[in-house]
Amino acid sequence: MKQQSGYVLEDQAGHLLRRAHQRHTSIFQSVIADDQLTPLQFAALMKLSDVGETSQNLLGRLTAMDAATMQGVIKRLLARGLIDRRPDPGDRRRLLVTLSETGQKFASDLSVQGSKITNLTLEPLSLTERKHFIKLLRRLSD
Amino acid sequence: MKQQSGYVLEDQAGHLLRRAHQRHTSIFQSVIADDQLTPLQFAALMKLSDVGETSQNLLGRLTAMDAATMQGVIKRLLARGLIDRRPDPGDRRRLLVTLSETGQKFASDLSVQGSKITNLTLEPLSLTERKHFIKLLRRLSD
DNA sequence: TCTCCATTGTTTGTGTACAAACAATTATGA
DNA sequence: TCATAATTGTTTGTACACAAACAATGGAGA
Repeated sequence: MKQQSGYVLEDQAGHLLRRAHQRHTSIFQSVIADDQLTPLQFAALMKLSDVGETSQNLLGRLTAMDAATMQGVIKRLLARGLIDRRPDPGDRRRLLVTLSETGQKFASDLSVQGSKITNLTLEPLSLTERKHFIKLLRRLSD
Repeated sequence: MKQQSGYVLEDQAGHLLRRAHQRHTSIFQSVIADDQLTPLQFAALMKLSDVGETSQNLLGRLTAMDAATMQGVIKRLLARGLIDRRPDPGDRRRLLVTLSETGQKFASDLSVQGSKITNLTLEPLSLTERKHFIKLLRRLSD
């Protein structure tokens, strides 16, 4: 017998956020030519290009990744030669990361595609709706 | 030297969706007493309570999980005795899953907490904003 | 019927996500 | 100064997320 729970999965914020994020991820990988590069690696590169040399932990805070996740992302970017890493001479706990030369070229090419991805993600909405949506979404992200 | 990329991570839909989803997940586990139960397991239970016995694959479509992910979720719910599984007599490819008796009690207790989670997730918004946000979000989820 | 194609479920491999525990180092306050 | 706390990065373990390959089964049309 079917239950009358009143709880409709399709109306729940969490479920919709998850599905919208899934859709975005799928758009991401259809736009990004490099099928090795993931959204988090992309975010780390863009942020590094923005702030220059930083510690892993700080980069993690700037991109909303915890230390364990950051460590994995850094490891893969290092393996591809897109970033460099060195110990912080002033604080021996820290490891400083920067874009490598390859990584810099890579990142500047990528920023164009990044905007395209955002546009495609928001495509179902009108321009006014997009602005409104982003504004509301930001308040649900803090 | 700092780059002038014009690409601001904090303004991108994908990054905001990811962060909003992170925040929701954290709310989820603070509300749900059972710290074994995950959002996907919860969704599967709620959906099963809604539609009754279904195949794994169909349940996956109804909850937006692919077959591989569904398989893992099913395995863990089976291990906890929250669902039952049997072969479909009419189609030997299929496995049919249902809520067990324990799972039914569990699910009806949980639906109350589900609504609380949605409310907390949307708490930063006014009631009008919530409705608007959900409407826009749904259009970005299809 | 018989071949071809689609569907169902599993497995493997890679990459998030995060809690928890840990070692090394730095900061703080009595 | 010295004990204590906080920070940084790594490792381990569990759980999504999904692509790709696979075996078993079912369906559809020539």
